[in-house]
Amino acid sequence: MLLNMFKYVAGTEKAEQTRKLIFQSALQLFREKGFDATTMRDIASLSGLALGAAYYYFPSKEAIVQAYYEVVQEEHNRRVREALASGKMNLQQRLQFVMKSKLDILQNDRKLLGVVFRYSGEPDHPLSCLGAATERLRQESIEVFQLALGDERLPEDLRELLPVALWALHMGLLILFIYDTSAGQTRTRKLSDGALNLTTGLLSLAKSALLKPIRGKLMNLLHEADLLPV
Amino acid sequence: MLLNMFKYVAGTEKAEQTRKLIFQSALQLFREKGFDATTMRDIASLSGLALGAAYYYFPSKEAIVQAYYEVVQEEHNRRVREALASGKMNLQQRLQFVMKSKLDILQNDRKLLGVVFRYSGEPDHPLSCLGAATERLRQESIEVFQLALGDERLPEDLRELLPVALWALHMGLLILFIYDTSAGQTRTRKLSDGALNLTTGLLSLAKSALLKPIRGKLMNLLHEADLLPV
DNA sequence: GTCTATACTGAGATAGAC
DNA sequence: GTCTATCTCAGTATAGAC
Repeated sequence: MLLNMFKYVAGTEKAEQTRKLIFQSALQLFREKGFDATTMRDIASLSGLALGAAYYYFPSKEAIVQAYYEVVQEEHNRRVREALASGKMNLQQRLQFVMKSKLDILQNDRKLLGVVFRYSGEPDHPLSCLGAATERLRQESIEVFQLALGDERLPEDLRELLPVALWALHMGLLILFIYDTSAGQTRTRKLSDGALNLTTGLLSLAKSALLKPIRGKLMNLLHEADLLPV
Repeated sequence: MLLNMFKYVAGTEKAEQTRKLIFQSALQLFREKGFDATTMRDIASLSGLALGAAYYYFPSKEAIVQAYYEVVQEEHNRRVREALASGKMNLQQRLQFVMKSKLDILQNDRKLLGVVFRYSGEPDHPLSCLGAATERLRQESIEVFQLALGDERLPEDLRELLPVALWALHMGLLILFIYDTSAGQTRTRKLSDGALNLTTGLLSLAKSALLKPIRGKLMNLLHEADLLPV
C-alpha cells in the first residue's frame, strides 16, 4: 500500500510502519473525538512519537484525511472489480453495486468525509476535492464507473458522458449521505438505488432517435464548458 | 440594512456604524489579500479598533463572509424583482436573468465565495451552506427562482420541483464559477445560458403525457429523500 | 533518512476589566 | 461596547541523536 502523497515517498520498511502507525492513531482519534477536537500533538502522543514525526509524514492534519480517502478509493476499486468478475449483474445492478459499496465503506466515517469537502471552493488548495492536485484520485474514481459500464452497448456520446455524470451524482449522494440522519442512512441508499433505476430506465429512452438532437445539444454544452475529458 | 445574524442584534445607531465599519474593512482586506491571508487583527487594526471589538460583532472570521453573502442575497433579490416588474421577458429569459445577475454580483468576489462552501460537509456547523443554521438564507435563495417562474402554466409537480432544482443548478454553477479561469468567466456564463435554454426546451417535452410516469417516479424519489419542501 | 526535544511564531478565539 | 491580556493550537525551526 503506497501512499506517496505530496512530498513523501515511501522509504525503508520501518518508515512505512511508522507512517501507518501515525495514520492509524489519527483515524482512531478522529473517530473518537472528531477531526477538529483532535490535535497533531494528540496524534503524535498516541503514536508514542514526537510532534515532528507526525509532520515528517503528513504536511497537515487534513493531509491525513486525504490519505484516508486514498485508502477508501483503493478499497472501493477492489470491491467493484471483485464483484464485476462474476459477470452476473446487469447494468443497473452493477451501477447500484458501485454506489452501495462506496457508501458501505464510508458508513462509519461520515464526519471525516465532511473534511474532504472543506476546500472544494478553493481551486488552488492542494486538498480541494475538485482541484488540480487531486486530479489523479478523481480520475480513478471516475474510472470505477467506466468499469461498471463495461461493454454495455451504448452510443458514443453517452459512453463519454455517463462516467462523469455518474461520478457527479456520486459526489452529490456523498453530501446527502453526510447529512442523512436516518438509521443506517437508508434514505440516501434508497435515493441511490432509485436514481440509478431511473437512470437506466431513461437510458433506453435517451437512445431513441427522438432525443438524439437534445443529447447533441447537451454534449456540446458540456464540452464547451470543459466538463468532459478531451 | 439589517444584518442580525447569530447572536448579534442591531442595537444603538453607533453600534450599527461600528459593525458596518468592521464589515467594510474586512471586505477591503479580503479583496486585497485574500481571506486566509487577512487576520482578524488586520481587520480590527484597519478599523481603528481592538481585536475584541471585531469579535464582539462577528463570532468568527467566516461569519463576516456569511454576512457578505447575506448582502449579496438581498441585492440579488432586489435586482430580480426590479427586472421582473417590466413583465417583458419569457420564462427562459427570466431564468437566465436570475442566474446572470447572481454571477454579476459575485463577479469580483469569487475567492470569497469559496469560503461559503468551506463547511458544506459539516451539517452541524453554523456556517454550513446546507445546514440548519442557514435555512432562512437558503429559502430566500430558492424563492427568487420561484419568483422567476411567475404564473407560468405548469403542472403541479413541476411547480414544486423546479425552484429547488434550479437552486441546485445555481449552486453547481457557482462552484464552476469559482474554478472558471476564462476571461469574465464567459465559460460559466455560456453554460448557464445553455443549461437554461435546454431546461425550458425540455419543459415542453416533460409536460407531455408520455413522460408523466417518469416525472411521477422522480417526484416520489425526491419526496422520500426529503429533498422537496413538504 | 528517521526521529527527538524544545522552543518559537502567528492567528483564531475568549475572559474579564473598564 | 470596547480594550487588554491570555489561551490554544497549527505549524515552523533548529539542532542533534542514530
